[in-house]
Amino acid sequence: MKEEVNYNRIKSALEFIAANYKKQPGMNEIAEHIHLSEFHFQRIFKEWSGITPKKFLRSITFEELKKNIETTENLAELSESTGLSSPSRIYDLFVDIESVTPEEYKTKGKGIEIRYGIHETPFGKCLLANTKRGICALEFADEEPASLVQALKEKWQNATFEENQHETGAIIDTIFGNKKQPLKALLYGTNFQVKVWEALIKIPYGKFTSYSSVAEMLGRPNASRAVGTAIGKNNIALLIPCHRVIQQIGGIGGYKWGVERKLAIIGYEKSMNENKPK
DNA sequence: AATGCTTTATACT
DNA sequence: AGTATAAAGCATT
Repeated sequence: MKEEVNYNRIKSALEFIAANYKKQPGMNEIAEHIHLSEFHFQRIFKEWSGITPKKFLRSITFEELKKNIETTENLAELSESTGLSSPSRIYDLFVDIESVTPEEYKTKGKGIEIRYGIHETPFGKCLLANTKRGICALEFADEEPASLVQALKEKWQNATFEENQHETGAIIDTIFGNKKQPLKALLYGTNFQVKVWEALIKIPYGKFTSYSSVAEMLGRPNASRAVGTAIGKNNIALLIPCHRVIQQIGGIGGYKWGVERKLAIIGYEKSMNENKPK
């Protein structure tokens, strides 16, 4: 995986796209913005995402996003046909979720052993933390991942920690490589938050939903804003597909790890769809 | 009491 | 018709 090398440049391109995607900037504008020739830009972009910048851009436009928004009814139908406890699919692999017991939540992770490591991904550096019962954190860092480790320890104050690049590295390979192997995730949050996250895994790969649809699924049609904050509290990127929730009108909405990263992931998923359809 | 990965209603170009 | 503001709504700190 050498995509990582270029993520920083891709990232600045995406920043530009994020700021201007509504008006469909030309390739030359984007290339200019990251100080690369149009040609070279296309090349590294293709290398990173597997599709041309133009296609990528189109896939994240207003109309395109809107077209793939699943309404509450559709999602309900989907989860019914696949069974309520159906695992989430991500990059061709399945994720099973479980949440921390109320006791563990109250005691801030007492008795839980966490192994963590820092790794390179197509979306920049990330911190991955694992437990016996599943992955409990997958967070992206723009600069020093050390602060993420600190935040992790603060959150799970009474858990034990051990750095184990080897173990977490294998998981990274599973997620980004081609080893098909089911994954587990361990959720840690308030009742409401867990419900929201559970709802998210029902969004199929390559599809989107809106904050208000999620709110409806929970039976609180007007809680869209609360849903937004709950989603923002999620700390298991990708596995809990919070990047598949966008604004109802097709806007991109916010993202905990940067809007440009959200676009990157969305586009990346789309390109995976195109590259190996079915 | 204030805040946020929203949404809608209203008021203006 | 598009775009800027205001206000409504709700879990969390």
